[in-house]
Amino acid sequence: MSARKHVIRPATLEAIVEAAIRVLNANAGATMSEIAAQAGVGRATLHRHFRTRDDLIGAIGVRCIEEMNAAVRAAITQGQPAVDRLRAMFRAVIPLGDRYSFLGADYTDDPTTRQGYETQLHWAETLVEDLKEQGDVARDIPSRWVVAQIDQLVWTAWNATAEGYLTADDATELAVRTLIGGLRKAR
Amino acid sequence: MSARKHVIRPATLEAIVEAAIRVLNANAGATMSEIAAQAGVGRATLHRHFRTRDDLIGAIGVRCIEEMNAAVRAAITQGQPAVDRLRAMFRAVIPLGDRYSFLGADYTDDPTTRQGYETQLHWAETLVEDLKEQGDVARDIPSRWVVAQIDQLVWTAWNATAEGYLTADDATELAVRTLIGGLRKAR
DNA sequence: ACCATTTGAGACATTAGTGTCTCAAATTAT
DNA sequence: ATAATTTGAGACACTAATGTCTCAAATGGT
Repeated sequence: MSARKHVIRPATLEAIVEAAIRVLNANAGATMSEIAAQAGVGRATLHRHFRTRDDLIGAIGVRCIEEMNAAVRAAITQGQPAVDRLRAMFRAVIPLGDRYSFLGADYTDDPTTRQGYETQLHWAETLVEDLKEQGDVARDIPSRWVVAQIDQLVWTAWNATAEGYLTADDATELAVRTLIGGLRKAR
Repeated sequence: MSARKHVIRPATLEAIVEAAIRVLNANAGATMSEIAAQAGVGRATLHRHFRTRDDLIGAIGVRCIEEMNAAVRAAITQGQPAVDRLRAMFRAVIPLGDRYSFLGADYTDDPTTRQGYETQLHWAETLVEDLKEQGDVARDIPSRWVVAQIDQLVWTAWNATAEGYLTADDATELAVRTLIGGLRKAR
């Protein structure tokens, strides 16, 4: 359709996207200039490949969601007990926290992002259903609550590692424990 | 010092602050015009009493923190078991969620707000210490993790009530249960 | 070494929001 | 009723960011 004149150079694209992720994580309201500067790229180049700011954020949203789904898919194996899948998910996702954290704030209306998010949500709901099946989660607790709790735990775990008072591994273990068993002293 | 010409009318102040809380909660980046419109007040009047946008947000931050601390103080009684204090805190704070939720995003650098926040944090740390003392929380779990968990639970509880799948009372109960005992099926 | 194409730098127009000001109208106190 | 004062509406200047454009320089493929 459109005879677009400029083909983006892989290195340029990589630099832009990585810089944008980095900068937007630090400050969700970051400016196009800041992103261009951090990418070591002219502002015009930025606009050449991502016409608008929304285009850029949309593209990053897609990339992050895909990255996240891929990490989870790679980490779990079919037929595993639900708790192990939960743990594997945490282990895969927590180290990626510093790339995604801005997605919550900068809510994307991009349909592809939204769809990727729906996929995650659906996956989580299935997991919760299995957890209930195996008695790891009580039946009388709304699944939405459980899913929300899992989301929040990822976020808290990321903060904990970012602030340095927990390693990613410890955070993973603590997340699983907190969700299933709570913080009560082992009896 | 400053012979300020205009004295704010109580009704005007109330309208502005309430509208600002409402609007900023819906959209943290809301414009001064939107706030003025929602308050049924001229944009100039807004600027007359809150010179800059930051002044307004700062004032609201102070107000919200104070409101929150007051609610908690009113809800707990000295000498109560720690778990009951935890429950009382949730019960007091969860219904107020819709007023505070924007404070997280719109990070305030205002010193008064920051101080109020420190107070909350300190209170929470004491509570966690007591919870550990009574065996409700295991000693080997970092207190910061517990405090973060409590924060997150307030947020999740607010969402749950906002989305309508839990009443404030049910959310309170579930928050306490989730924190202490986890989601596991009662044995 | 050459050619095609991308890139960087900067100029530019446009937009949106902020904060100031003025004056007529509304409100409040007396 | 009257005087004092706050308010609303709109005009205004200012700023910061977005998005477009052009052209010389750098880059990469052959």
